[in-house]
Amino acid sequence: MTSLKQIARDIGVSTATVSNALSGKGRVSEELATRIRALASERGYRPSSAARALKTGQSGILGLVMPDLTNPLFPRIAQNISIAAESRGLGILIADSRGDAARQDEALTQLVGRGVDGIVIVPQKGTSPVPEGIPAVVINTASDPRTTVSADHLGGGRQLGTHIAGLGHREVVLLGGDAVSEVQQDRIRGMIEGLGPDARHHVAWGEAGLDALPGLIEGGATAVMATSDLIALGAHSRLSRSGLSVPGDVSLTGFDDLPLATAMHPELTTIAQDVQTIAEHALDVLARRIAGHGSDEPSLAVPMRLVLRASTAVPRALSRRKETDQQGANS
Amino acid sequence: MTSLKQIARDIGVSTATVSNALSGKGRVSEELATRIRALASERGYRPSSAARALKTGQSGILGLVMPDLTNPLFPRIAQNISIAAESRGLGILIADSRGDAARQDEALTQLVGRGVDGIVIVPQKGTSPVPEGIPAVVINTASDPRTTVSADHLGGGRQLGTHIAGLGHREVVLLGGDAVSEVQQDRIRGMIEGLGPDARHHVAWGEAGLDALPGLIEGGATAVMATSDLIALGAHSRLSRSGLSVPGDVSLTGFDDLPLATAMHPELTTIAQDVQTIAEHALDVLARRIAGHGSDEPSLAVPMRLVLRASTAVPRALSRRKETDQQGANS
DNA sequence: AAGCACAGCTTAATCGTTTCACCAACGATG
DNA sequence: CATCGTTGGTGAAACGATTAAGCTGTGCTT
Repeated sequence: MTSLKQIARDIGVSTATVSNALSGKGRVSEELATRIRALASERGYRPSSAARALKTGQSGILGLVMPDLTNPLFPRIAQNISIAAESRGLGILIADSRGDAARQDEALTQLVGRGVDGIVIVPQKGTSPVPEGIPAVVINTASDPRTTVSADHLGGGRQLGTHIAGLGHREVVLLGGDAVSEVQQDRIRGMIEGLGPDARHHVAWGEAGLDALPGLIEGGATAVMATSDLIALGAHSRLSRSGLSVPGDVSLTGFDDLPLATAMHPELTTIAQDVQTIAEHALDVLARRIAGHGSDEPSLAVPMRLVLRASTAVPRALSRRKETDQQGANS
Repeated sequence: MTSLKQIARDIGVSTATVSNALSGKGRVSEELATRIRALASERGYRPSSAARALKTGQSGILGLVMPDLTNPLFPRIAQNISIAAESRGLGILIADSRGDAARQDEALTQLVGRGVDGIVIVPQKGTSPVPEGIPAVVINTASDPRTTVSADHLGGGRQLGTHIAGLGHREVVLLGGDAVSEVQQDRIRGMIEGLGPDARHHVAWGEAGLDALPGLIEGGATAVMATSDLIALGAHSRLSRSGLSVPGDVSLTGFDDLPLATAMHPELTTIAQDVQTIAEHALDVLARRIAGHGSDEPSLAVPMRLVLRASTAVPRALSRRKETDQQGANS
């Protein structure tokens, strides 16, 4: 490894001058500066990040704590955080807390110990960890008081609810995966708001919820709204096993717009997060906090985008009535 | 931040003694050592990783270069690498090369610049980057000469092929996503080997391949083998749109055992990678290379595991004949 | 009593950078 | 000609940990 000192010796100047020439900070004659830069790039000089970190107290590395990388949504967040960080010249040290709340704290102290400048946390379901003594931002859901930025899960649910209600559905099953997750709770609350007071709804959770599905449809429900695309896929399976078609007999919606949403048949109506905006904003705030400002930013809820595909339709009862009306009009 | 120096001053000894007491290396009386440890933990002392890295030349951080985090398989690898690293006291700095080969090299030099001790690369399709001057391991596929460890994609394909041929299928469609990917090529080659010489096969790629599917079934094919679960899901949609049922009319297999494999109906017969073993082995080799040994390890192909579910069955023609036989025997 | 081994601690150098204070030289100014 | 401002540079002290080498004092041997 080439160091500043070697370059300085070979050119015959002091290390301070070399440092100044390369960083453009002090006062160095243009001629000498170019000579130094030339030699540096010729030697393939890379400043030691350790030494720089030691001196400046900034490592240029952020920590990212993820609840579970295997959940298909989180990698998208990770990727966008990583892109946003790169464009700011920062690196990302990941720590996967693997669904375990205790390990989450451990990951946090680990990252601090490694000298990261700040931390981005996507908290474990139901937790809200407090990283002490280090700038941090939280990406969760708007109803978490500690959250810094999030998708507007509530609003997303509302959009879907309005869409379904607008099609004419009056009895709807809301299908969640995990009642502990605040995110899913928010999504469901949003759906209920969006459906409005005229529609009845049943909330069902997890595997038991899937099992209850055919019965609820039998009882008159005409739409199923899932809190994630994966759950929607599971629901689709259960429905077609019971001989029910989507969207003919039942309308179906998902959440997150995962790749599988377009691989299914029918393609799934769902809601997409603007992960990029979320990542950008998270890093903006974090950068400000590292710089010492902005500890009192308001939390931001980034709007979600309704993606209309083929899995939702007017309920059969209504569409039949419409056909009848038309026949009546035509005859 | 508490430093060694402060602890040393407060106890009234030299920094060397504190360092020795905490690391257990030099000679310190047991009584003094415990006193030092007590104060250190009381103050919440965390050694500066920057200073340590500067002095020792080791950062304790590995770089991980991923082709695309949104591909559902890679996060599983990332997670397992991260777990394996943690158990070795190492951190993981991720760099997503976002499907771009140029950015992959950039990511590599970025990581080196950040002072990582070694690098794990999952290469971009069709590339085999050579990180220079730094220990590295490659996770790709066994037929890549540079690979250090991989799932045995060939053997996995072979297992699936044998399974399908064993059920009695004699005309099979092999459905790939991307002909450039060496991994997918290996999977398909394996499938062909496993099917054996008695079965005919058609290889089809991408969206066009999906479109050709109904025609091929019409032409007599009784099974579809996809190079990934996601593609299998897409195939399932196309088939059911054409009124073909799985596994009644057509048997279907996937690859990777993603979460969606059990959310589908019927649940998908597929092949699972032993990602954990792959990650462990990759880190073992990397650790040895960092220590200066083991640059000539043989490349290891970790066996894959066949996961039998409900999407494969005896072809209709055969099962009918069997029924007829039985009827004949009974009468 | 002199010498020796060893436990227990200290001194000081070192890793590679950054940065502040200082200095020499030189042309311009009053 | 003494003074001043500017330009282009140097010296040296940090940052926090590690570690080889050295320095004491004690107890033991011969």
